[in-house]
Amino acid sequence: MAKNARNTLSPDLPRALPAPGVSQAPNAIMPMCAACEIREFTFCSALHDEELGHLQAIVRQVRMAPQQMLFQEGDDAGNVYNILGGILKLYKLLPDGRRQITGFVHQGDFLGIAASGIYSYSAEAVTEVALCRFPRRQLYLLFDRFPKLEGRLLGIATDELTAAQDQMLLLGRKTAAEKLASFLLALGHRMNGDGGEDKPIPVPMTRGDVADYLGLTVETVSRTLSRLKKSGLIEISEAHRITITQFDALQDIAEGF
Amino acid sequence: MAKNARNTLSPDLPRALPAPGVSQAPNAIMPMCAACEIREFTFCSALHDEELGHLQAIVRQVRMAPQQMLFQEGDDAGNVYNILGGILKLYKLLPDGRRQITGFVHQGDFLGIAASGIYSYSAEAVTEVALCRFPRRQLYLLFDRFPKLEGRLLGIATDELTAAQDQMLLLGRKTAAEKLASFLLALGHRMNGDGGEDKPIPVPMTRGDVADYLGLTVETVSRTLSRLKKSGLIEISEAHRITITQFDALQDIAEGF
DNA sequence: CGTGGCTTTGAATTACATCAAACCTTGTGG
DNA sequence: CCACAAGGTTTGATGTAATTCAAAGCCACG
Repeated sequence: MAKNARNTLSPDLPRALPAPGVSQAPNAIMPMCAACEIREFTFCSALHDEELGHLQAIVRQVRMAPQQMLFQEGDDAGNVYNILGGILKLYKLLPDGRRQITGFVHQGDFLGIAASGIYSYSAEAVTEVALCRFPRRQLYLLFDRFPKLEGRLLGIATDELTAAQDQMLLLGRKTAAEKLASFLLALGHRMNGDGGEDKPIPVPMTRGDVADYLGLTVETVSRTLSRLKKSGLIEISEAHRITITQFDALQDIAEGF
Repeated sequence: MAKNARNTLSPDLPRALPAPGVSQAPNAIMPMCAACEIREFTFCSALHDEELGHLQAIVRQVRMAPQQMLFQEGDDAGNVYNILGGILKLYKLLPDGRRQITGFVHQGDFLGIAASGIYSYSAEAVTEVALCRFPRRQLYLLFDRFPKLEGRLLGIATDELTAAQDQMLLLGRKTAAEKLASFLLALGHRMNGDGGEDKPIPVPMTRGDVADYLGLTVETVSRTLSRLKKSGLIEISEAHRITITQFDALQDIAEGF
């Protein structure tokens, strides 16, 4: 009955509207930064309303269908992005196809920062996605004039680094159950905000995606979720809709107690 | 005969000398930034010679013995550091003692950046260590005046993020042999520079440290190294001195071919 | 209504962990 | 200078969590 969430247009999708009456290429719309609902969550909030024109001048909005690639590992890193809505997965591959998803990015997240001029991972849409695209060189030119932009990006990078270290602990030292408990809690927090006990969590990614994020196989993910369900910690009404029914117990598992 | 590298004073240790004739607390020396040999590898190089006084005014040099803690996860993040010499390990713990080492930091590396005002990991000296300590608040005050500092830190954070993603791929998807091959190649590059075939790599950390870095056990690390040795890819003259004898073959393993 | 992809479950296998013990190195004190 | 204690390392035997192989069920879509 319920549709697969991956093919559902996310309700949180378009926030910055195109300027009315301006003809636009269908896939690259100029958004209205001043009206952007998520501005305060992004680096854009480093600029005041009256400075915003400098960002608006270089940004374009793009939309993606599920499974569409935004860029691939090895591509020239020409752009950086803010996610307006939807979810993308970032991943790296080994030559034989083994895949590690290094993160899922959500509304308000920043994406595409690259040490060299080359993306070090691939980015693919999980759901429908809308994002703001900034040409990297043009954005970096603004750093001289608005150093606060750089400061915001440093803050974002620092947060990501902390998250990456948590994920290393998870990948290197947690059991399958601990990994899934951690994942569900983090996803619940991201999708529903804090204190999301008993509110169903949309899980738009496939079991395979979850497996590749947690360093497991599809089967282990499925089995471990079934076991958590049988233990009464979670409910799985549909495969892509999971409810945490014992928040504290799940948290204890996630943290290794 | 040869001493354990862990207890050897690293030959690369002290670079920035204390001002002569100035009395100093034994454990907090004011270094001479202008004479610093590794300045160009650190964020300090964002400032010109004539601006360097602003850094010099807030920096203190500290030294550590092996196994000494620099800070612990959860401590108030009062300082950030540049490594002058020696090696530290950064790690996170689970309540039952399981440990994940998230990185080893070496000469020229930056350390202590924290999203909140709290360190999210612990830092402990592996060898003797010398570092420059900067009070975080005072350093951040300089950002307004010298935004280029922030730019350098962003670059550093970006590089670390890329490394963290590589490590996630390693932890989540590589086999024990692939993990150790990757580790040895990276360590060799760090200790000996590029093209270090046939030059012994000092491995100052214990097998336990390596295990906790790669998400393995001590025994698996030891066994896997023995196997690589028997296959003729590496030589282990002493436990803490390993030579890569077949660089290309090891690289193929490391990358999953 | 049939096809393809995703999910779940079961059975067999395996890479790595755990348990155990010997060995080696380094530092200590007699 | 030697004996020995304490860690660290290596190797062997055994156990197990997670993978692999296999197949059935489910759902969404053409």
